[in-house]
Amino acid sequence: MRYQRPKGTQDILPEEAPRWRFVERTFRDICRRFGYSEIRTPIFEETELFVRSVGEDTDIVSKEMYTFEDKGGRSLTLRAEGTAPAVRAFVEENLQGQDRERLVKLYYIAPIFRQDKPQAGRYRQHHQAGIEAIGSPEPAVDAEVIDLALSFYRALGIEGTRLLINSVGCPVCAPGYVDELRASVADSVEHMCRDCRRRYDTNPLRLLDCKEETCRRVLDNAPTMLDSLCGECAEHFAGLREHLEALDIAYEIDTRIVRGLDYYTKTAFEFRHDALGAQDSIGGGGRYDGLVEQCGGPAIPGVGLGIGIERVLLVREALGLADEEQPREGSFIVTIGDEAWLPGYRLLHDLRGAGVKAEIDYRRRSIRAQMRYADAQGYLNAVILGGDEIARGIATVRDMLSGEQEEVPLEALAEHLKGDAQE
RNA sequence: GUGGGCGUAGCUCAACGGCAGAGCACCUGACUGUGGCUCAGGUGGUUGUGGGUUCGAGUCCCAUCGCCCACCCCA
Repeated sequence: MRYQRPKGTQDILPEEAPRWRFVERTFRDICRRFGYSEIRTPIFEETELFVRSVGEDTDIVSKEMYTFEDKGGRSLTLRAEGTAPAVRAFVEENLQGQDRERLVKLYYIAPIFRQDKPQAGRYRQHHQAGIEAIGSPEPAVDAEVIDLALSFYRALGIEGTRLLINSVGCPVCAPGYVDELRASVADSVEHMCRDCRRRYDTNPLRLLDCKEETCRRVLDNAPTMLDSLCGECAEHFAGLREHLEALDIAYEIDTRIVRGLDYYTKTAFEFRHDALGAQDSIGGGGRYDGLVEQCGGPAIPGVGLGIGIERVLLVREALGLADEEQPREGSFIVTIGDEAWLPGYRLLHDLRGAGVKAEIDYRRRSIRAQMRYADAQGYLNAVILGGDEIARGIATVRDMLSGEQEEVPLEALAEHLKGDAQE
């Protein structure tokens, strides 16, 4: 019986892992610069956490969660989203401490599981690099979160990222807007697509997202959330724009940006890149001022962001961005003949003990094959041990870049090769 | 979840219903103790899987799995 990986998952092979490490390392470095600390939460949570925070009527909760029951009869769900677990931990572990206005800044790199139909750039297990800034209502923090994302993209060499922003209001103004939206569409709803007729009842904000020509025409004349914001939300949105502009961050206002998670309030934003196909969102997030309280914590605001690592890698590939060059390093021990084998094997052990990357050919093939392998594997030196060398107590060290060779006494080798790496 | 396209060597791809091939990669040798360049030779396949039609199926039909594209949704 042959087995396949589950649909929509991928193996990250040795050849690709360096690209992942590069992206992860870059993200950690940016987070460090911005003062965010890492948090790692379990890969599964109580199902209720996602249901109540993300929202029962969202696609994520209603049809995409990997939910199972454990032997104790508890309903658990594989991490469907990054924010809720971080907020849960924030509340449960009281990360804020006594200072109720302290800003807590967290980041994570974690797998996310959604049982959606796979296509290019969409997987059932994908990975998000995310941040959460919990504790401040200031729009300057929203702008910082956006700035961090753009800094990250830039550090990866990704040009051409578009930033779309919107405000989805708050519990004060959003319900009024929903009523307004319903009212403006009411007369035309029977001419709209089937999805929209359903959305009209269940989640009218999603009407704004519809791409059907007839639906769009109806929505063109509909009021926008931005026109219906309450004073506080309007002020916050203006503050966001002001701070983005202070940083020279270009943005487009797109009143159709809604985000598929119910906890968002005020700011909603998304990063897109034209190098991708239909799945062109490479990151997104927004403010969630009611979520912490809803998760059993104090009534404090928060804002966060999630970036899809797979999508970022796809953009880098589409833009033809080269992989990081791996510098040559280490020593490959080339043994010739039986008398060199055990001394070579011992040398291998000693070099590793001295911190030098080293390998040997267990197949004991020809010197030619060993040299070819050493070259292909990116070794900086070939340490050649044959009858001559053994008799004289030395090794021939060949620099694989220059081709220059020198003879080094065996006992001095580890010291000699230590710290050797390509400039 | 709906609709369409595609699954052949490690990779990229050929093969009218009639002997499963090429390039790259890999291995060996030319170079008897030295990688890259060149040349010669070689290994490598249950044609995704299971059925069916046929004298004969990589090719046609059905099913199934996976990937890709679009919708939807999202990262």
